[in-house]
Amino acid sequence: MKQARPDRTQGKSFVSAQQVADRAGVSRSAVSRTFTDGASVSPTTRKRVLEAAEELGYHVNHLARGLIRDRSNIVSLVVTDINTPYQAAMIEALTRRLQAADKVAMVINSSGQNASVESALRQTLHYRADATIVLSGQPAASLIETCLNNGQHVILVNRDDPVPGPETIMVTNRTAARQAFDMLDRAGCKRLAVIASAVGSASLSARKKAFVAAAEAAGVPVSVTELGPTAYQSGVEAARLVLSRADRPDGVFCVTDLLACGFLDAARNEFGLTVPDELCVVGFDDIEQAGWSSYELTTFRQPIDQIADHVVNLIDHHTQIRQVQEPMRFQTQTVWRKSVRPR
Amino acid sequence: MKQARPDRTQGKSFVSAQQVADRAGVSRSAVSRTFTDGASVSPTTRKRVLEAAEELGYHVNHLARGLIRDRSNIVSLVVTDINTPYQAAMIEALTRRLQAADKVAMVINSSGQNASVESALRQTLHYRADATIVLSGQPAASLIETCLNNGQHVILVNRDDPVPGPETIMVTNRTAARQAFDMLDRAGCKRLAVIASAVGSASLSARKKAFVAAAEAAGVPVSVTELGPTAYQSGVEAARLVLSRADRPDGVFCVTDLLACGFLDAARNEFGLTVPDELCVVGFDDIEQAGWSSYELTTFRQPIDQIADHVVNLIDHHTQIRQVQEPMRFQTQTVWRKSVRPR
DNA sequence: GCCAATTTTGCACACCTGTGCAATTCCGTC
DNA sequence: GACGGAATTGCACAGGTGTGCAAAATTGGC
Repeated sequence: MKQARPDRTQGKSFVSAQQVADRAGVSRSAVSRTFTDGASVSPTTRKRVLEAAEELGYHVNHLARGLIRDRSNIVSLVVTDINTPYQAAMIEALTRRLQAADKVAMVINSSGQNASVESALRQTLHYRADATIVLSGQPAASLIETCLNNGQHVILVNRDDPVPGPETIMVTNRTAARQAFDMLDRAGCKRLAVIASAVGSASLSARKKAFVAAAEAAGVPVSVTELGPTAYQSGVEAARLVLSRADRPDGVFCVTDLLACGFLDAARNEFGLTVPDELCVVGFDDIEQAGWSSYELTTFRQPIDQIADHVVNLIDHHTQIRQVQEPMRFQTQTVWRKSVRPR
Repeated sequence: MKQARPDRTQGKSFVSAQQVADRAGVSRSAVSRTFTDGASVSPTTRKRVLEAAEELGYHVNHLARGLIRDRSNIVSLVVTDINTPYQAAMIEALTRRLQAADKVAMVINSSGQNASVESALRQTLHYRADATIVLSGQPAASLIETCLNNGQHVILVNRDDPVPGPETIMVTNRTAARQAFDMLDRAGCKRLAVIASAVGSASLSARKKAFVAAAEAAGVPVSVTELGPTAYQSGVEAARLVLSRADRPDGVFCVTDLLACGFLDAARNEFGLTVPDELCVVGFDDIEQAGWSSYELTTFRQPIDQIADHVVNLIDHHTQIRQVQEPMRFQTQTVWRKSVRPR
């Protein structure tokens, strides 16, 4: 059934709708309508067109289609630290759903120099993306403002910019952080510590603050450590710093699982501590590694699937309003494993 | 300096070059040439155009540009298991370099149903991508054939399809696998095992076969275990299976670090074995977790940066030849850590 | 100031598609 | 077979850009 296509070794360009029309003996409009949902074509011509298209290897040029319609069906994902388990999982969930909705994801790596980020983000506008999804705290708010000014539909995930326009999706950071305190408190921890990072986003900052507030309200001493990027190595270094103190903590809340993994490894392998007997650790995100048997980390799961579902829903049903919107908040799910003593 | 743009709340479409031309008092061609590299514009008009563009918030429409030129500056990355450390690192490296080359990455998630993969892969053709980079063994060869038939520039990474057309990039799998045997042999291991997966790609298969061949050539007994996908959990299950045997192996080669992490965890936490004294383990890829202090995995690093560099080079200098091409092979780098006894 | 050589500019066409509108065809009914 | 209504089809325009070509403007030299 599969027919060899006329070879394109001559550098001949792609097949156009006109060529299909000629071959099928119909007008170009008929070809266009055949590939347009809800357009009126008789079954006869539709069949002829499809056959001709198959023989010639025709594919609708989405560049031209996007030019005519207002929507390009491209969605930009702006993300830093792609090779971080949490972000990678987010990209996986989003690309899968976008494809199911006949859209396609354009990934913009916003790590690195701010200048290159800006030029990359401009691609969002260049390609007339249907929406821009910002997954990380990295790109400056001014760049987002640029997108908004150009009528871009911007969706912020786990950010907290009080600018008018973008829709915002968050997680119940404060509730979870308070619960983290409760868990450690009930486990009998007397000296608490929270491990964050130097470049943390608003989301991480909210977790940190809520934990500290809860501890102080309960009169439990708590120390705050923030160094390096939000990465495994930062957790290791934080552990070295914090655990070598005379009054080292016996309960630790790491605002990210990645930090928690580093902290746990250093605590066990460098300080010889046993978890959860001598030290309790709580993480955040529930990345895959948190479930690995070397960690068995008690943590809070971000409902990535729900978030991704909601994001693509937002893209479809979009009404342009430029006012500060109340963020949509998803509840985290507590995942009890073995890094905290059961009550 | 930054000027507020005329508000677009009326749903007004994007700014076009014509509007910029009107405002700058020049022809539309002048605007087009201003934003085209190597075009002839006088400094005076260039300046006027840039000012008008800034004021109006003009952005070249890459859909229209791609329509005129043959190249859309979009590069498709076809990848399964995005939230796997190795693939995520690859995406990070590629997106970074593509952006530096003024291109943009379109990520196509080829996990899941084959039908949806096919429709997603079609996007590559719809958007007239400059090239398609296939990062995983998942999509069927027939889909790649479709891309090739449509004149797509296809680059295969760590695949081994003997079809004419695509350029192929590989890693010295066999050399590394043989070296893995040498490492275990010199460490004094007497009973070897290789852990692969049921859905392995050609690359993984090559590692497995080369290791087995080396072992058999040296007269050392070796068992092969292949179950489940290429994931942590498969490593755990393989360990449960293999280590509960009476003559359990004392030297194991996992064709992937992810498998090795699972194997190590199960070996230590479920069987109480000490590494590397009672068991030596070698992995492949050098994912980030291999360096975490719970694993300290001896492994082979894939030169991801070099591969990514080479890929974008291939995209730029592309001569269309439809013949089977010798794969470009990159050498892995041996990373000695602590999961194998030093000689 | 004049002329030739070079640079710059504008016009018009091309790229490929979607769609409103009017003309045509089709179908069922009398 | 005629006729009314519905479905289908083709025409022509629009969408935003790049670029060859000829006209215009600029530059340099004398």
